[in-house]
Amino acid sequence: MSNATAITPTRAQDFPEWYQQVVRAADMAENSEVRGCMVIKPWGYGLWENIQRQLDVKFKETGHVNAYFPLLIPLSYLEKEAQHAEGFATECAVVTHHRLEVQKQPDGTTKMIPTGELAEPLVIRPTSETIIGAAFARWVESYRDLPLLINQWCNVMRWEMRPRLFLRTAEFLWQEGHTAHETAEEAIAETRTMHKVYEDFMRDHLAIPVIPGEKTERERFPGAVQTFTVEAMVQDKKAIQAGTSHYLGQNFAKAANIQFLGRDNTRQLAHTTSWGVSTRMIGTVIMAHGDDDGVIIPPRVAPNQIVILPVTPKAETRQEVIDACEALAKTLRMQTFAGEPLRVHVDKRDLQGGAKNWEWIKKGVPMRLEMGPRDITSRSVAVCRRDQGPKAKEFVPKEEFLQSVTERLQDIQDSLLARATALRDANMKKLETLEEFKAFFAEDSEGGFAMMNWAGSSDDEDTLSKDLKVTIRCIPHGDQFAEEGKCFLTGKPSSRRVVFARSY
RNA sequence: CGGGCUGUGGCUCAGCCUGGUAGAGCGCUUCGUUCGGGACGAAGAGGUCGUGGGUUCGAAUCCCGCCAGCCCGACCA
Repeated sequence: MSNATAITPTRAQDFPEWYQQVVRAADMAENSEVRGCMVIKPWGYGLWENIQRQLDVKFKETGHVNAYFPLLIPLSYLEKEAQHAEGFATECAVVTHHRLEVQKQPDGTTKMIPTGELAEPLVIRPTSETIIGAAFARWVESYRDLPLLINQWCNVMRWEMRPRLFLRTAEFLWQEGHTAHETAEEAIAETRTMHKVYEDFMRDHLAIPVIPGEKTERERFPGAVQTFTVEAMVQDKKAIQAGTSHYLGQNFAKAANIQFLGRDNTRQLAHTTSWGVSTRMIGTVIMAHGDDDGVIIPPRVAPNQIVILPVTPKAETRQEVIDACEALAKTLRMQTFAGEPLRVHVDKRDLQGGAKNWEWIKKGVPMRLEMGPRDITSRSVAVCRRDQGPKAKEFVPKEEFLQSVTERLQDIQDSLLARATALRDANMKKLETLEEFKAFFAEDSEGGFAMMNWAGSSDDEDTLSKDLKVTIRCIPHGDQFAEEGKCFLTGKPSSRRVVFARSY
């Protein structure tokens, strides 16, 4: 084929269109007939399953247990916390009826008419603070019942105006942790612990460096006292919020009446937290690592880390080659990578070799192995890495490969992180003046993360957001951001830089 | 919810202005030749042209209503 790249357009030509084409080419998800709701296909769901399993281990390690709460929330629950209610009002799907009446039409078709109107409408959960809060209120009586450390894996629904596969869908999968504590200090510590879990997971599992920090009041979760975020940069230099952890103070405890009898025999309100990451992380992985040939999935979370492609030039040696591939796969599966058995697939489909090869390139499988009659004779395998060019191929003696396979996978994992880190660092700039700032985010400029001394108000943020489509992604933690200076907008003294960027 | 655009086989689209009853490329199936490789040839499957109504001898094509989707705003994990 004459195509230089598997994906058209390239990232440089049209990034949003590239993203859509990549998702399709990788066969990860598709739009469904229900607007805004996606069908997650096996390759995309396999990635989610790995993310889910690995994160779940970290949640358990930090003392949490899983539970499940209802999909439907009484409307009145949402009304209990004013800011929360306001924040989610415009994106709630509402269930108003509980049965259908079947009507036969004269033309022979059937119509289903909603009847049985509910006395109180039910909202499909956009998030579960309120209904979990109601449960917590029943469960907590004494300080001895605290802390309560619960997580749930589920779907939620937010009626988004403009859906995009994985990045913003009306229904999405996520986990939401909800905890209740005796003191503010404990709750804040929990919030920070989970914030750190997300940061580590993004870096070590998804090979994406993030900037951890706190959200400004304007960007805060509705009803939260503090919101912590991990912000990633993807290849069009925009920011994407990859996970959030909220300290909710006593706001939701008050709304749901989560009270306990304290050590001093007085009734007190609990301090609660919530934290979540969603299938949006899949979109983040695609945009952070993908290239003009498709997705590149970090080995730790890849549904298959290795795909073996049997090279079968002659019918008479086909079975022998396939047997050899199966044997190799079996040997590989006995090894572990990052604590999990190697995920190896032998692609035995009777298709043209080139077509098969490109399919796995587009899907982003980290490592492809080719094995044919010549390799059997020479006791070697041909190794192709997805972080290298599509034609790059190394012939390695089989024994040597078996010895080094996990190192090679780790090397791919590391190279992806290094690449993403280099991209981020090259596009993070310390600027001083409004002019520089405007130039940085001008239509024809590259953009990126602007680190600015800031002392403005929420209204000032609003103005910048409207004029330049730029928001404060976070007030970062970390010493490198502590710096005395003057706010670039107001000129007031400022002791810390914040991160501005365009965002998803 | 405002402004613009579009709905034709699985996908991308042509045809519509100047009505006459459906096309291309890719994909798919079969056969053959190739093949350490996203190859080539031949044959073939697949469409109530978003939907309802109107004009007409005749509508993918003209007119009206409705529905859906896309893009640009407001909102967002």
